[in-house]
This record gives sequence, C-alpha cells and structure tokens, in this order.
Amino acid sequence: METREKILTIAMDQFARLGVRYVTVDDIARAAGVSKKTIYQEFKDKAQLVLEAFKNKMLEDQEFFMNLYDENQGAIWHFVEVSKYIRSRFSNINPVVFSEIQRYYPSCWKLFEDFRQNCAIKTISDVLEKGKKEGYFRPEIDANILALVRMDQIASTFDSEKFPPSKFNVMEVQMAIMDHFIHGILTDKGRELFYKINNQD
DNA sequence: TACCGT
DNA sequence: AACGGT
Repeated sequence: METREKILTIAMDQFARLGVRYVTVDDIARAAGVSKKTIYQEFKDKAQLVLEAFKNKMLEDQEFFMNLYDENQGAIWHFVEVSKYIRSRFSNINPVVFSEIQRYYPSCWKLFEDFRQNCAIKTISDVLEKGKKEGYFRPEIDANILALVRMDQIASTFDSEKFPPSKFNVMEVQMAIMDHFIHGILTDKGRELFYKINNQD
C-alpha cells in the first residue's frame, strides 16, 4: 500500500478506536512505521490529516448509500438497511469522536453537514415518496418535513449530551428511534411487510 | 531523534 | 506536561 494511504488507514483506525485528540501524530507515525517527517510531507498539519482520513470514510459511506438506493428493493427495505448499516458502521466508533470533530475540526465537521444537507435528506425524501406510491407509507405524510425529522433523529443518536454513552448504547438508541419513526408512517399493508422483513433475519 | 514553542 | 511541528 502506498505510504499516504497507509498513514490514512492507520490514522482513521486509531481515531475511531481511541478518539482524535487522544491519538498523537507520534502514535500514528509509530503505528504506520514512518517518521513524523514523512507525515508532514504528505499533510500540512494534523487537522488536514484528520480531514482526509474522515473524507475517505465518508466517500465509502456515500457509495454504500448510492448502491442501496439503486438496488431499489422498496422503501421499507431501504429504511431497514440504512438503519442496519449505521448500527454496524458506528458501533466501531468511539462516541467522543463526534463531539471532538464538531469542536476542534470545523472543516471536517462541515463535510458531515454538507453530506447530510446535499445527499442524505434528498434521498430520505425520495424514499418516503416512493413508499407512499407503493402503498406502504401513509399518503398524508409530508416527505420533505419528515426527511428533515428523520435526519435530525439519526444525528441525535450520536449526540453524547443527549445520549451519554455511559447510560445508552448507540445501537439500541438507533433501533428504538428507527422503530418509532417507521411506525409513525406505515399503513396497515406497510406494517405487515415491515414485520415480515424484520423476522426474516 | 532531538528539540522548541505553546 | 504533553503534544504539534521543525
């Protein structure tokens, strides 16, 4: 693997496990088997290293969500799969990372926000409309409003002030909120399918 | 690796 | 004192 990629991979791994501020540039250099000089040849400073590392991960996520959307297996299926992915993906991330990024790495945080605004919310709204057409979601729901609501719900899951990791398990919160949201929009026909999808694995 | 500034 | 940066 190329030096730059190796640094990014190892950095991301350590950031996720231990927190961005806990991991020093010296730690990363040691773990990657390179000198600090090499790191600073590739990256201007630690902030840029953080930015690039998270950007890579977010591009992976974006690709996953695109593929999910393109698979086109129905609105309920889509919501269930997204919830699963978020649970698996973020169960390996130390919850302190979110508040660290928000506080100390604003350009990196902006990346998250842009992704939510430009990509996630539109997709959710589309899927809500699709579910209405399929007859699985109640026809009277407002897709644009509920897309924003849903996005806020997902984001709140990672808010360690609202859900302190000492008292809450991110995965359980994620599932509870998902369940509540979807039950608020299902038709009777949708509820049947939802139970069916949930019991098949 | 040693070192400096914060 | 510890860590980013040279």
